[in-house]
Amino acid sequence: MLDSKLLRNSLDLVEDAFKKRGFEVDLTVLQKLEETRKALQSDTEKMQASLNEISKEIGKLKATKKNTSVKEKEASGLTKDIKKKSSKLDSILEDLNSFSLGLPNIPDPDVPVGSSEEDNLEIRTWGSIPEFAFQPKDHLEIGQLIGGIDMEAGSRITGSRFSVLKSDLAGLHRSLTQFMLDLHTKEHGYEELYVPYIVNSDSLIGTGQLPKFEKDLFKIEGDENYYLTSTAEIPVTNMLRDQIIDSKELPIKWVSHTPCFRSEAGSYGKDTKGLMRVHQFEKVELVQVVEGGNSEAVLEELTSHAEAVMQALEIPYRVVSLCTGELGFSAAKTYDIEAWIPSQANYREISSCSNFKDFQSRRMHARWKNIDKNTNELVHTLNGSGLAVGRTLLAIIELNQLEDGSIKVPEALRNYFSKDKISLTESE
RNA sequence: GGAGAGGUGGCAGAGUGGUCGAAUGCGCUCGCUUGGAAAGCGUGUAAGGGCUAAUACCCUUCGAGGGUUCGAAUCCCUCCCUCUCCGCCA
Repeated sequence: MLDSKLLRNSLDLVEDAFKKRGFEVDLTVLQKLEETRKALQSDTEKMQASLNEISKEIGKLKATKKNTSVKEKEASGLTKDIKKKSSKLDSILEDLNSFSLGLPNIPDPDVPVGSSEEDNLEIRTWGSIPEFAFQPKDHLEIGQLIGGIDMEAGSRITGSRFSVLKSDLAGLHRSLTQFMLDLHTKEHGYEELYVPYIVNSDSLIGTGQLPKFEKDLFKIEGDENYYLTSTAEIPVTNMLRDQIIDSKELPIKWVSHTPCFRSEAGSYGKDTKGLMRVHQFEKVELVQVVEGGNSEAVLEELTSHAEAVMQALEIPYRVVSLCTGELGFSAAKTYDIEAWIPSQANYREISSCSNFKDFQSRRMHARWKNIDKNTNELVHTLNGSGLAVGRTLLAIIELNQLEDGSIKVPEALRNYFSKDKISLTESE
C-alpha cells in the first residue's frame, strides 16, 4: 500500500510511476473520495467532541443530584446524527481502503522502464555456457531414463502439472534443500523458521497477493478464509504483522523451506513438460526485515546470498533487473536470477529477489521503534528465493548430464548425497 | 469432540456505568546523586488518525464485530483466540 499522504499530495508522481508499469487507473476517483472523507471526518469528529462534552456535564450534574433531562434530550439528538454521519464515513473509508489496496508499488528510480521481458536489464552473468559433445537431453527425458521423474503418476494421483520424484532424484532433491538451508543458516546468518503452509486472508493482504490475485491461489473450502501458501514470503513476512519491533532486533534474517502451491492460472500451454512449471514445488526462501533507509544495499546482499547457491552448485546464470512492466505488484525493485537451461538454450528464472520497501509493512502494520526520534516507523521488507528447489534440480540434471543420460552430482552436495553419479542401471 | 477459565499498555496486573487512555509494580528514557556503577530520588514512557510550519488541540482504540445508554474496559448478543482437565489421535 502506498502512503496516503503521497496519494493526497503528489498524485502526479504516482500517476507517472503507474504509467511506467503500464498500470491504468483513474486516480480522480481517489481525489473525490478523499474530499468527501475529509469533510465527513471533520464534521463527525466535531460532533463527537461536543457529545463527549455534554456527557461529561451530565455526569457532573448527576453527581450533585441535579436535573439532567434537558441535556439528555440534546445529547440524544446528537447521538442519532452522529450515527448517521459516521456510517457514511465508514463506507467512504472502506471504499478508500479497498481502492488503495489495489494500487501497486512505485518502482525504484533505477528500475529500467519497459513493458516486456525484452526490456529487462542484464546486470551480470556468471559461469560459462556449457558445450556438449553430444545432443543434450531435457530433464524430463533424463528423469525418465533413470526412473526418477514420473509425471503420469503425478497426474493420476492429482492432475496435470503434478509430479512424482523417485529414488535418487527424490534424494537429490532433498539433499539440495538441506544444502541450501545449511548454507544460509551457517554462512549467511539467517535464522531458520518452520511455518504454516496454510495462510489466512489477512496475511495474503499483508504481502499483496490479495485482493487482486486470488485466482493464482488454491483456496481451501470451509468457513475460514484459508489458502495454500504460494510462497514462504507470506507466512514468514507476516510474522511481523501488527508488531512493533525493537531496533535491536533488526535486521531480521529468516530462511524457511516450504512447499509452494500455485494455480498457474493463465499459463496454459506454457512450460507444459516436466518440472519447470508445476502446481506444487519446494522453495527455500530468504526474508529480510530492515529499518529502511538502506534497503537498496540489502537487496544487493540478499541477491548475493541466492547467487552463492548458484555458484556453489556451479550453475551458470545471469542476473537481470526486471523492467517496470514486469515488476510484481508489491515490489519496488526485483532482480531475477536465471539459470542456463541447455535444453531450451536459454536462461530461465530460478530465483526472484525483491525489495518491497514499506509497501508490505504498511499493509501489515509492521513497524520498528526509533528510539532516537521516539517514533514508530515502517520496516522495509525484502525476500528472495534461495532457491526454487525443483528448478534447481532441473538445472542440475540438464547441466550435469552425460551422454548416456546419467548425471554427475555437484561437488557441493557430496556431504549431503551419498553418490557422485546417478546412473541408469537401477531403473530397469 | 466434552467441561471449565480467561483475553486490559513492552511485560505483570488492578479496574464492574461518568474527569479511565486506564491505579500499581517491573522494564525502558532523561535528570539528580557517584571517581564510576548499583541503590535511592525525581521525570517521562500505548497505538492509529485528523488539523497544524510545529506545538497545542480534537477523534478513535481495553481480543473482533454488533447492541443497550446522554455516556461502556465495565451491561447484553455473536464470533475469534489462549490456557486447564477429559476423550480421540500423527
